[in-house]
Amino acid sequence: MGMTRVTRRRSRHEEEDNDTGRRDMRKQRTRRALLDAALELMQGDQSFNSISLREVARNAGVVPTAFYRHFRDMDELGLTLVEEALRALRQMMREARSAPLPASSLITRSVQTYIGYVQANRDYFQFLAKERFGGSRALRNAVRQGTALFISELATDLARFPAANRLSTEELQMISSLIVNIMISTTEQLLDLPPGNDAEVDWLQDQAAQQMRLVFLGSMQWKPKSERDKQKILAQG
Amino acid sequence: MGMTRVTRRRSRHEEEDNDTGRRDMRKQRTRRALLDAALELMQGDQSFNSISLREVARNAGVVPTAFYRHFRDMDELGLTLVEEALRALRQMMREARSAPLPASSLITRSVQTYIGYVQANRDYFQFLAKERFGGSRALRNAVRQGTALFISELATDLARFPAANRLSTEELQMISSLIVNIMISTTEQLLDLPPGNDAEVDWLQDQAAQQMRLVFLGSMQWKPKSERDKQKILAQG
DNA sequence: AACAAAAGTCAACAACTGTACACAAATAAC
DNA sequence: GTTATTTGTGTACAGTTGTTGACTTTTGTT
Repeated sequence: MGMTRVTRRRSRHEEEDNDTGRRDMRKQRTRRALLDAALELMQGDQSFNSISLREVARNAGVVPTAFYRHFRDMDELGLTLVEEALRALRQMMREARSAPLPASSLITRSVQTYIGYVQANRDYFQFLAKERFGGSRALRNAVRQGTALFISELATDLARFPAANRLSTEELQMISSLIVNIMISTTEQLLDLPPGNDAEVDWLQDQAAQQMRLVFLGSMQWKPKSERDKQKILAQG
Repeated sequence: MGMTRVTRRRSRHEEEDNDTGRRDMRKQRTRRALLDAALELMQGDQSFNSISLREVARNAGVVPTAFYRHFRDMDELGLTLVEEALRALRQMMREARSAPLPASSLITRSVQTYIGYVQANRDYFQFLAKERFGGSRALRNAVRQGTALFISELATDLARFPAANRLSTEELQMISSLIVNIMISTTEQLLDLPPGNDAEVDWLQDQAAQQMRLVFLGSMQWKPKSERDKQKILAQG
């Protein structure tokens, strides 16, 4: 026993953290390879539940049975992908929030950065767009829950504008869901474009910005439910 | 030769049209069975390209090889389904257009009838929603082309309102695409609901109507590009 | 150095897939 | 009534799928 203690190497907890075990590194590497392989396979015409476990493994340069060392089945891999995609999206929003707001052309700039982000993470968004309605109930719920959260966050952001004081929480929610609709639709159209078509992208950008401006104008004119009720009471009295 | 002419039965063109040959009837019947089988299979978690030819045949109560008597392959069946679904949708719009417009609560009523129509043709819309982004490029294009046409028709409808005179064709197009967005999003949420949930359906109806009202308000306030240009010119002069 | 665990490979299986071909029955054409 | 065409059946085949279990090799632990 004493001998073994002398010759034994430092255990994981004793050494500095930066040394990620060579084993874990390897594992993480092929895990990533599997995820990326699935994403890549979905760039074509296939939907998630039409790609096979073997296909993924093959595309990741690994034997089919190795798949099980990382995921129980394809559903688990799918959920991981949804999680990753939504996490990335939330991070983008956080960054956008912390950035200095250019109050002048706020809408145009926001749309611009969002579209840039979609283009930079094309494969993730492609996956999300497809599974938003195509996938199993589990995946679908995950995506839907994510966008619901997205809408709520946008609503609290909107609530910070002084002009939004007149509006109730429900009305803000309804407006931000409308805005998210515009973003989703724009994303889908964007993803259907061949990757280098800048002219069409500019057009999409313009279209989205215009639609949001229109929503903004509508919001300013909106008669909150409370005021309408007040009018009713006056009319009756 | 003379003999044959005496005994031969009336050819197809000589007799009245209502007598559909018993063979054609049979053929149309199993053809329909195949289409319906595919639609039914997609009610679950499956997407179109994850259901197999054999599955469809089995579900239609027919042997796999009989499939080929009606469709070259699954893609052809899929295109047929898209065609049927879009045709049904266009017909609904035509009917809605010819019906007397209740100018009072136009938006609420329109949303109501549309939602009723979706509920009545649940399987078709489920199919459309899934293939709108999930399917092969061919199916996707067919669906997208259909909705584009839908948007254009709505735009010409909107142009009939006197208040739309100020707006250019492009602006009308942009507005109607926004409205169609709302309809699509509402449809998707509706399809994700269990079929008997009336309370949630009412909520969806309200939400959609509110969003359209907001778009309407925004449109009234919209400064057409032409007017904005005029202002620019005045400022420069 | 000895041992345990983990990550990946290999071979095998039963089930399912799309499609080809020869055939049976029904129906239309003459 | 005879003949052709059409619609659907049965069998077969080669390829792919998900999953098991026993194996090698690399790595961490004592």
